[in-house]
Amino acid sequence: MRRSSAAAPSRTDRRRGERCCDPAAKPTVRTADAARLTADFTILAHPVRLQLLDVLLHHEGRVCVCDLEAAVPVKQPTVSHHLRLLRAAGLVTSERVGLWAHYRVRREALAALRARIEGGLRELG
Amino acid sequence: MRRSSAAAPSRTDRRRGERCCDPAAKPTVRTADAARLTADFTILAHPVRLQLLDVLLHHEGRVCVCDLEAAVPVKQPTVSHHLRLLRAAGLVTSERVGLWAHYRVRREALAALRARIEGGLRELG
DNA sequence: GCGATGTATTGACAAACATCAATGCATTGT
DNA sequence: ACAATGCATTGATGTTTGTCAATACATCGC
Repeated sequence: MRRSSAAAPSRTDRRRGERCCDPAAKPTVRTADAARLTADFTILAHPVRLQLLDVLLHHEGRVCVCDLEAAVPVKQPTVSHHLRLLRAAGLVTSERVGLWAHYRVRREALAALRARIEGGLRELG
Repeated sequence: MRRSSAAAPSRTDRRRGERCCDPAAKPTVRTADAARLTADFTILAHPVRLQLLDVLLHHEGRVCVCDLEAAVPVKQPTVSHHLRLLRAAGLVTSERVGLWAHYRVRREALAALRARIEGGLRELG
């Protein structure tokens, strides 16, 4: 199915070996921001972590690990593992009370995370 | 440091072996939603994918792979790999034009993704 | 046909991640 | 002191993910 010829230079609108499109190689200011945004998305990209945050948020106060464990489908060491990640991300804090560790959400940090993500989504939308 | 005794049952506000806190074991309606949200966060949780989407968005029309490759710090097979993931997620489409593959963003899909994420963040915030 | 070009796929590898049993560490009640 | 309890950490294991060289595929110009 080839046209015998015409004004059109070829079936494509570009010559070979030539930069196609325009120099889209946008240095993308976002090269640095992308890293932070990626980290923000990553910490939320796990169902157990989402559920842990959810339980903590719906419980205003402190929640001990044994209760968190009851709320997610993984064993205690894994709960501690994810709590450690959330703590490293600054999203939760823990406080020991006797035998128990009471976790609580850092709402300010979560709000900041949310703001960064919504900002990023705005550029992507 | 022990109080000789008093109304306070112990240094903690709970007895051992007993369910601590209240039955926080919230079945969390979100067990199913968490999976979808997790997938949404995951597809965005990579700097290369974010940059690819960014370039595609700032170029309204179609962008060929060679230009996308110039915009990110990975080689062509890796670009194709991430484009495949984005296509599987429904976020981009591709169309062959001669030798080139023109990618374009599916703004509706991206808007839906954004809506789901913002909905999820609202519950988390 | 041929050689060149743009893209997709394959296969191999490494690094990151998720999970849990076992163990260690504090703390508490006896 | 001791035994029991709640949580953190370690270590091992399997899975997933990211990356690229090599290759295959398709299309173009000749």
